[in-house]
Amino acid sequence: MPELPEVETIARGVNERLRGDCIVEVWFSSYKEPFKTAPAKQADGLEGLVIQRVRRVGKHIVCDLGENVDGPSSGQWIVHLGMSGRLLVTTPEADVAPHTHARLTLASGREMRFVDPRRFGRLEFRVLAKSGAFTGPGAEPLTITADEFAALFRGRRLAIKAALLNQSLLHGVGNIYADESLFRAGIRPKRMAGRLKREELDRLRMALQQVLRQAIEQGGSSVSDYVDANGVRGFFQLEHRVYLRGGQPCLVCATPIRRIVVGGRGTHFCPVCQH
DNA sequence: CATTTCACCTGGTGGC
DNA sequence: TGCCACCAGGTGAAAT
Repeated sequence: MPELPEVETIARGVNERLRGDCIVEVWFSSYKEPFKTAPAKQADGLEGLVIQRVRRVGKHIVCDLGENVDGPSSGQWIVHLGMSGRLLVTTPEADVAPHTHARLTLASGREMRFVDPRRFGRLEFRVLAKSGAFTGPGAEPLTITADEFAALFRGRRLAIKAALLNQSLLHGVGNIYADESLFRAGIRPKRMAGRLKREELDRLRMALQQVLRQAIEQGGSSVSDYVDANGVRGFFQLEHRVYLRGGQPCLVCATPIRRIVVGGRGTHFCPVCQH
């Protein structure tokens, strides 16, 4: 479910509700998939620490942890939601959804739960002294400069859509916002990244930042089942102009939106508005 | 090295 | 109703 705007919305929600709370007990499911760090190690690391801040890095939710809210951090809990992951703040009495893989009991009496039917998500505990702070694989789309953005694609022979999805270049962009930003910039998804003119790359960066900011304002896109930390759906899906609109008329020129596959992902574009 | 393809999972939808 | 093919917000390993 989650790309940058959805992850940002969830991280903000969890931060607002759980900043300063202490993790007193941790439960993990017996599935092995979600654990980048062994469950027992994660539980050892997490129990007793205070949540200082919850923030987004790329598509990762990073919880900074320490002895006190304001003191130095000693560890980080890093949640990647994969395709179907949810991170929820609940009461302990709330029904436990199927595919719940983690439950963190907090001193305030609430719980943070990780639910992930497809099990593509990942949970990791980092000891700061050992691994250093998590910075993510690539550049941040919302703060990257025009020069840095242009440099990412120089000499690259892959499709611009595939390049946008490459997290080690830019992190946080996924299938929805790649298609939506390319439409808004008027660029075809299969264009070779390294052949785009500087003016086109400038347009793409502006379109991408605008669409991401607007999506964050609207709480992200709920295509099927995405909800934020409070269980509330986003509504940026109402603003989608091409994503999952194959065969439907372009909202600008009424030409049917085309669906193709680029880099193994469903890709949607207008053959008239995009060049 | 850069790029492409596919496996990893469950669940929903639509055709027959 | 059942069965099947296909699709879905992502990534990383393997192949090219």
